[in-house]
Amino acid sequence: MRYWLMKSEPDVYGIEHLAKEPTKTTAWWGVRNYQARNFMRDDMAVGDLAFFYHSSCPEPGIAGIVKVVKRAYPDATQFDRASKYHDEKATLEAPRWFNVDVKLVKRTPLLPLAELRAHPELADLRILQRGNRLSITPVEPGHWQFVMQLLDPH
DNA sequence: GCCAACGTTGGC
DNA sequence: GCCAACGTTGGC
Repeated sequence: MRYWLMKSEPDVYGIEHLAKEPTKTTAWWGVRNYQARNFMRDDMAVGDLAFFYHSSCPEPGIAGIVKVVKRAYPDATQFDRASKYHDEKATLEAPRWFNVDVKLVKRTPLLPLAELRAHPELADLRILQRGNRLSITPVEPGHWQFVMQLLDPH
C-alpha cells in the first residue's frame, strides 16, 4: 500500500465539497498530465491513502486525508464533446485518461504549506520541490508518518 | 498580477 | 529529433 498527495483547488473542488458528498466519495477526474495519470492508472491501489491538498488559494496546504476506494477506470469527460476535458484522440477502446475514486477518511486542521516547508525532515517531499506542478505525487512512508505526527501529536 | 518552472505543440 | 514558442500551474 502506498501514500500519495493529491492537489485540488478549493474554489473548484475542496475538502468541503467532498465532505458534503452523500457517500463522502468522489471521482478524481480531469487529470490531463501523463505522469499524474500513470501514477493513478498504474500504481494506485484500493486502500492507498492520500493527503488532500488545497492549491492555488489563499491558504495552500493539507486539508484532509482520503482513501482510494476504486481502482483506475476511464475518465468519462474525455469522451464528452461538451467538456473542456474532451480529448478527440481518446477512444473507448483506447482511453487516454483515467480517474480513481477516493473517499474522505477525515478532515484535518489545515496544515499550511509554510509549515511543511519549515520542517527539514520534509525537505525531500515532492510538493516542496522547486517547480513542482504535478497534481498527484507519491509520498514516502517516512514523510507520511512525519506529517501524520504533525496533524495529530498524540 | 508577476514570474519561474515545466509540459506540449509544431515547424523544420 | 530538435528546439523555440506558447500555455498552464501555483506560490507569492
